Amino acid sequence: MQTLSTEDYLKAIYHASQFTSSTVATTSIANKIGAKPSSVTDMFKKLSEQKLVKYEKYQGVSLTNEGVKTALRIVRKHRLWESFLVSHLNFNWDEVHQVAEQLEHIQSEKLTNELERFLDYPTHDPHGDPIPNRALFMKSYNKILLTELPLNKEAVCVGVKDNSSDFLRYLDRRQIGIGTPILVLHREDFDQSLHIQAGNSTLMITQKTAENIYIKP
Amino acid sequence: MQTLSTEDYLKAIYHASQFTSSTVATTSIANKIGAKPSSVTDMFKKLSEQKLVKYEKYQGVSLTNEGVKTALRIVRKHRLWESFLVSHLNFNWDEVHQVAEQLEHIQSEKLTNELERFLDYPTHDPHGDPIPNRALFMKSYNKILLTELPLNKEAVCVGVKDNSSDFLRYLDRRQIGIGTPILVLHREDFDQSLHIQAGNSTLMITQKTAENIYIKP
DNA sequence: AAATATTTTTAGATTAGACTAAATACTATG
DNA sequence: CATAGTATTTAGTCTAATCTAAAAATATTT
Ligand SMILES: [Mn+2]
Ligand SMILES: [Mn+2]
Ligand SMILES: [Mn+2]
Ligand SMILES: [Mn+2]
Repeated sequence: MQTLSTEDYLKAIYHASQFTSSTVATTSIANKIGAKPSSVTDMFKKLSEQKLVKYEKYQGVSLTNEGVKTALRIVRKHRLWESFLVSHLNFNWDEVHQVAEQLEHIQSEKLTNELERFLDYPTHDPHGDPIPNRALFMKSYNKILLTELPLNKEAVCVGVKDNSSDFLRYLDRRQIGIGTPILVLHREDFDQSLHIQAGNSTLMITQKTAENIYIKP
Repeated sequence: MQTLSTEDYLKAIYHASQFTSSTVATTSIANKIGAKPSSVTDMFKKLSEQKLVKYEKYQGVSLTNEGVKTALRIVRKHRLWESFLVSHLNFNWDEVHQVAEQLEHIQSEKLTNELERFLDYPTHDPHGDPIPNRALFMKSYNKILLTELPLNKEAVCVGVKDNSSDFLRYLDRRQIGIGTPILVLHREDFDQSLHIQAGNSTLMITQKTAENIYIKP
């Protein structure tokens, strides 16, 4: 049985390792968790004793199979709760993260599985991220960043890379959300900004915005 | 902002003070919480510093107004979650307590209030206990114990005093639940056992059972 | 009211999780 | 490849929440 804190570390390591093929560095976790590197080192040792990570001094960590499973169980709960908050409790997609951060630690298999059933086995959360099923398996779309979409090729927004409230509310104002059809009309060579058609409206977005939107062609 | 542990103490003090007019004793909380009396003394001091309880050495504690409010906010969440688990997630009334014990600590006013709306403003939890509304006000039935019901007077089960899984499942087997109509047919003077009509069936229950069932005449 | 029993508090220790400051190991640059 | 710079670890401290053992206060019984 894990504590709330070890669970957050495992999840952070899991997410960090999605973006690197090698091991996860101490400072990268320190930044994610909001703790000092020395605290992270301590935790790496604890997790290593529990065989949830492989840790060698100065070499960072990687999750063991058991560590991945534990992390996925948290991710599963996190995304199911986010889905619930949006679909039944009138939360907007930019408000759910902080609450799901707490709810993900509730220990009850029955609760998790019944919640999943109640939501009718959702496959993706409100941000387009895949939800691990009971067997911890998840199928992610073959998504690419909007920056990589060729001109005049039809695509649909299926997710966001930046989950910050600021970015999500910005997208709300631009009327871009999961499922919005997107077409790139023009790419400005000078600064890589894009003229796009999103739904019914035409608008301009910066490169920074484009590289935080996932689409499926 | 309270910690999980201080919240559990406040709730325990709140519940204990429902059964006594004087202050709440150290050992009674120690038993409820499952901690040693020395730990409880420590906590009493902490809560006293935060002005959530009035504490005098060797004299037990009583909640301040602020302490009562904090306790009621936890009770509100606990009972709303219990209701949700039973009404939407297929939990039986004997399974909800342990999970609600965790869920009651989730910090989000919006979550609590939206959950309440989603459940359509329930006034009582699955055990018949009243749910404080947003203003922390609750109206409890004018209930009495089944031991006090006169012979042949119509009544309805509205709650239970013992919330243990054992007792609740025992009632399930006897087909007694919240809302079940009850009539006392005969009271055995020898051991105070009762012959009752519960719903359609006639059955015998012990005094101990009867003094854990609340009814409204 | 004294003696005894029970309850409560104090003193001192432990553990998890965090921190700061200092030491050590890697890495990148010249 | 030496050295400066960065990342990481170690050493020592702190706080919250717990514990045990012993002391002190209160309650009960003779
Ligand atoms: Mn979390
Ligand atoms: Mn999400
Ligand atoms: Mn609790
Ligand atoms: Mn209840």
